[in-house]
Amino acid sequence: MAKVNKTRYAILGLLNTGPMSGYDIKKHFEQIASNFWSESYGQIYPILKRLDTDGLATRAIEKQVGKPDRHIYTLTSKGQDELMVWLKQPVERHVGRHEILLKLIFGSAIPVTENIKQLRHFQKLHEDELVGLKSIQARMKTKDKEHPSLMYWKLTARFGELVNEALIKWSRESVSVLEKMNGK
Amino acid sequence: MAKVNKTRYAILGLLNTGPMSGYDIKKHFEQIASNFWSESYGQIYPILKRLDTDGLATRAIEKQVGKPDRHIYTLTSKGQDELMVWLKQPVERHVGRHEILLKLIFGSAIPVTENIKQLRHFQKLHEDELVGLKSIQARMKTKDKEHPSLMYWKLTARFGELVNEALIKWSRESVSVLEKMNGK
DNA sequence: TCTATATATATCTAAATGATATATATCTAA
DNA sequence: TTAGATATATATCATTTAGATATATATAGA
Repeated sequence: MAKVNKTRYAILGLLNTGPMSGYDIKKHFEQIASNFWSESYGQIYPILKRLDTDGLATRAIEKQVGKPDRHIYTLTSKGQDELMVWLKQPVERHVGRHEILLKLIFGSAIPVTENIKQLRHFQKLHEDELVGLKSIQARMKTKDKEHPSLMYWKLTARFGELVNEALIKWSRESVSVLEKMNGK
Repeated sequence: MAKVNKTRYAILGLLNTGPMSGYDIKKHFEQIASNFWSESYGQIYPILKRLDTDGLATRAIEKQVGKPDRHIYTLTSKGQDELMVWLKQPVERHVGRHEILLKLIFGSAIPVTENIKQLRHFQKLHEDELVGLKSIQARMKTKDKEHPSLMYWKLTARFGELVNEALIKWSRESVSVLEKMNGK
């Protein structure tokens, strides 16, 4: 399939929850999707302009004192329609680029102990990630208790939980395999 | 940390296993790393030229009849050194962009049944992936039995196995949660 | 007082993705 | 048999994504 600008839809999706600025959009993604999505200003600002000229959103300027003006974007019904079409489109297979595996597959070029070190570090990263997720899940049970999308938010957190658990398990297994190989 | 060209190291890693052409490099990645890495010619060919001018690889041209010449690249010891330095560098946290989660987090904009459909499709994708992995693992036990990197290859396959199992489990769970929500 | 953080828009480079161009050969199914 | 798909091989191009930096002001904390 042709190349699809996912950021465009990510932005439409957020605007569908209410009017906001590019800055707000970045903030929101950091809060609700930091474990599975990231957006950069380098994409957000040009796309917002594009949405305006394409009639998918309208722009209003909110003056502020001492701070730059806020450009508030509001989704139009045309924008809403485009979002819904995309939401229903089936996702495609996607190969994540896992740097740890790239290093490991060339692992025989360095001592086994170096690969073990690498794996332990990887394990730590995902243990930390899991801790972060638990606090997100805790916040959902209190602060976001009434949010209409709560159910969906929970599913995304559960995704992170299961994947990180799998990665931690894999790290442990791999370390033990390599230690055995190293005659330990 | 600054932006790092990972393809560059992916290529160094492959060249370390023996001299080859850009075409070979693509083929090799499809064979040994299709479940966790992908490379495009758009990156491979310019980088190979770069490796030559930087003294990390040397180029030899192999004439062929009826087919284009093969440009065979051979890693230099300088290239080997750079590879090993990178292999020992700890990996960084990386947020994979999971489109299924992006769609799901905005899921309340469409009927629950549409989200269920989406999840079932996602589950199927990963069930298929798991089947593909099994056959890779089978090949390792026969054809690649003597390969010096076999142990590392097995670890990458096991990674795919555990992650895909987690994703399938998550899909099932999520479908059942949404079906309950839908009063079914 | 200096530093870090927050507010806000904007741009730039570099890297990754996916498609296409070019040219020949072979294999396969209608 | 012939049209279409696949394989060999290099190469480039347009988009998309990532990450850093520029600019300017305000505030909170060490």
